[in-house]
Amino acid sequence: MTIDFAILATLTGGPRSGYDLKKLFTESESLHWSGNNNQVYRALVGLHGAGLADREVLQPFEGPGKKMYTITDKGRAALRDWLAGEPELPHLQFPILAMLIAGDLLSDTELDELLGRYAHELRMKVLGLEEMERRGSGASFGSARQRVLWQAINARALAFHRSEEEWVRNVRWAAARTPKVEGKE
Amino acid sequence: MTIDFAILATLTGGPRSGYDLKKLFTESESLHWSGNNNQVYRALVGLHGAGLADREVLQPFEGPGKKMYTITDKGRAALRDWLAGEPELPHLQFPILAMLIAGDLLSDTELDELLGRYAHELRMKVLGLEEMERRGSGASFGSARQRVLWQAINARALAFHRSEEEWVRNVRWAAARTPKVEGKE
DNA sequence: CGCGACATGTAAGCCGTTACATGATTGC
DNA sequence: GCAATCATGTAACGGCTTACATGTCGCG
Repeated sequence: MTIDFAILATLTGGPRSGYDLKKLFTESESLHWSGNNNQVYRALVGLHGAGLADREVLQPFEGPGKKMYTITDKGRAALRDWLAGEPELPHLQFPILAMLIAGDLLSDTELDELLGRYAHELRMKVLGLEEMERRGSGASFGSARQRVLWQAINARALAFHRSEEEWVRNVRWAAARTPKVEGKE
Repeated sequence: MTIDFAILATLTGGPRSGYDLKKLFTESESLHWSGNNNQVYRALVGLHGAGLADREVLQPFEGPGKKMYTITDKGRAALRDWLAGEPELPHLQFPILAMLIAGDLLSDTELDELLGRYAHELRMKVLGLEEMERRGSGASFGSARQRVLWQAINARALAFHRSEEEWVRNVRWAAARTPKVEGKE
């Protein structure tokens, strides 16, 4: 997936500046891009060049003005095409699984500590996501149905991390039941 | 995460060729790399250069020989350091969520069809993963505990896709309950 | 004899990240 | 006056993917 469609999709909710978009992608766990402004600004130049987004410059006295981007009809058409195609399956990466491949390098205690550290990081993440959910960053534009969709989007990351927590619990339990060194349980 | 550690981790299970590693990463859903040999062969050159892996060339009469890589003590030490550090949280990307941002571009029927196509792709994926599980590609080296870990690794992708299926069902239900156009339920 | 699996590599390019660079506005 | 947030950009790098390129081996 390119960031281009994610930007166009956001622009359907109204005009946005590069900064707005960057913030959205940085803060939304479910939308995943890291603190990356470069990509957003570059993409906006591209979208504008391709006629998919209009740019309106709010010129102050001097210096580079704030730029608001609006989706064009051509952009909407491109989006529609994208939405009419096959939706991509999620892309996943679980570095912890690569670590577990080498599990035999670790003693029972070391393995449990590794999984414990992982569980702790997950806990921190979940707490952060719950806090965000409580503050309700629910973008409330569009139809009632759209607000339902936003809720589903924002809820996805939290649900995922909770399921990952459960997975870790199960692995720790299973590993403890089958220790590498007998009698050290 | 670099692919380097994933390779080193795999090498703890015994010598492997570049092809073996490529196959593992291609086939294992949980380990995520696509059909990418370039990266594996490049990484192996790097690991060998850094003294983290030994290379043994099985020279045939002529042409490029098959190369088996073995992890060195230095490589094991590097792996250990990695395992002693903070495990990375999973990286996620849900293109479908970016699509849903632009949900208001679609009619109730179109939205449901989009989610239906997504559900169908997920179903296919789950069936494939279940088939793989049945054929039990469980690499059975190492301790009994290690086999438990392999099971956990292989099960992760399947569990995830099933939870994604459930998420789609919920979203479809919620969207149907809050139609964009009243009376079209 | 052809096909699929085995086996190793190269070239080019995109996508994304980190770090760097600058400046205005707002609130404490 | 200082810090945080708003706001836009550039440079360099690394990782990953796609496509290309070549050749062997075993099986039906």
